[in-house]
Amino acid sequence: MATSTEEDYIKAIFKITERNQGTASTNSVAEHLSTSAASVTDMLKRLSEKEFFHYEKYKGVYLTTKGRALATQLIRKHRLWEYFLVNKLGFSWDEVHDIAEQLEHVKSDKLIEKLDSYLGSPKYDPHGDPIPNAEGKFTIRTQVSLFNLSVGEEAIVVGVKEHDKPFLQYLDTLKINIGTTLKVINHIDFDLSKEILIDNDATSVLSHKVCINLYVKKRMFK
Amino acid sequence: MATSTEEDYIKAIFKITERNQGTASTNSVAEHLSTSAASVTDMLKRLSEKEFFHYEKYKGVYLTTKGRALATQLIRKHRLWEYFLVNKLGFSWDEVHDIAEQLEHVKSDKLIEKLDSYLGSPKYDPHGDPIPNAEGKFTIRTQVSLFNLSVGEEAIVVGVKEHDKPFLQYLDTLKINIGTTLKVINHIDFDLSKEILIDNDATSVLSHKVCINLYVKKRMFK
DNA sequence: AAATATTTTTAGACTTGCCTAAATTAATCT
DNA sequence: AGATTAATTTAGGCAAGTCTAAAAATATTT
Repeated sequence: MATSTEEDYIKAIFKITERNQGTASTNSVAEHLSTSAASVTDMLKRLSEKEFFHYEKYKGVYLTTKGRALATQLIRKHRLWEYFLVNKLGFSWDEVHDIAEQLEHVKSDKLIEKLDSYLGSPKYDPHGDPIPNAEGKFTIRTQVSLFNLSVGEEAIVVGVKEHDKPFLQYLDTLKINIGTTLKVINHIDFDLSKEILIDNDATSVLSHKVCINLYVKKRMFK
Repeated sequence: MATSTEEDYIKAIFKITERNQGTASTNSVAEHLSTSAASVTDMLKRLSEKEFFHYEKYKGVYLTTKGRALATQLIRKHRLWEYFLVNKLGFSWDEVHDIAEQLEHVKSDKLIEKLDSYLGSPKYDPHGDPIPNAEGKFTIRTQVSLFNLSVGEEAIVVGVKEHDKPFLQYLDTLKINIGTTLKVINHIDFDLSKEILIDNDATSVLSHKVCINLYVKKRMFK
């Protein structure tokens, strides 16, 4: 059975290799876990014996099938707890990460399966990220960044790229959440910002940075 | 902020001193936590600096106000999670202890207050034990052991003394749970067992040991 | 290809929690 | 009160997980 620390390492390696398509470097793991490179080397040496990942000196690290299974299970737990916190307990989407980070380490397979069915086996968490099923399969969704939409196009928010607290709180003030309808009214070439109609109500100018951090699904017209 | 281990020590000291009205001995703490007396001495010496309890060599240990507040908060968290697991997720009362033992260490005041109101601020957990409120106050209840009832008396189950898994599972097979109505049909002097009518349906003979482990509230007759 | 910069590893040390064995103190018995 | 027993503490050690500083390996630059 893996300790919480081991689980954190495995999740970090998973996330890094998902992005980089390959191996995770000592430094990248250290940065991800806010720890020193020396600690990471130390840990990787000891933990690679438990067969969660392959480690070769100076060559970085990548997960085994066993490690990948654990990582997706952890992501499943994290996202189900986030869903619970928001949809049952009434937390807002910027408050749940740290709590879910703790809850995901609670050990009980039965707990997570009962939680899943209690929640109605949701496919996406409060940030629009897919929740893997018990077998570790993610439900993939077609999505584009809001920045890719042209003037006149309408779309529904399905996710956010950054999970940064201030960003999420800013979206709250704009009344933008998962499911919100956005329509591009205008595109300002000077700074790449866009004027957006939010839920057919108010319009706001969203910066380039905000636009590329909002994932949407284009609305199909009849 | 206290570590999980510290929290376990504080909870243990609280439970021991509640029973014994006074101080907890090194050995009693060691036994409660399934660890060695040497480890406990070690720990008490180091942790007493954090002001959760007073420790004097060879004299045992007792909680400070700060320590007592933490202990009741932990019991509150444990019992609220047990309530959640049974009443929302559908666990049975003999399965929840170990999971709640993990969940009680999750750090977030907001979480526990939101959980409490989501559950409707329950006063008792699935074993009938009182859940302290946010200020640490327990709701005391008048209760007697089933053994104290005389033939002909009727009562409602309000709690169990032992939380032993096999005991709880045995009660399940007898269809006895919190809220079940019991009526004493007969008392067998030879082995101190009692013949009990359960929810006005079946009758079973309950041993002396079972009777003293069942807390009931006498039914008042009109 | 050599020099420099970056990344990674090693070495040595610290804290938390735990252990066993031995020594000490307190409690109980005769 | 002295002897025995039980409880507690000390001493020394171990594993997990962390750190800083220094050494070694790899990458990059010129």
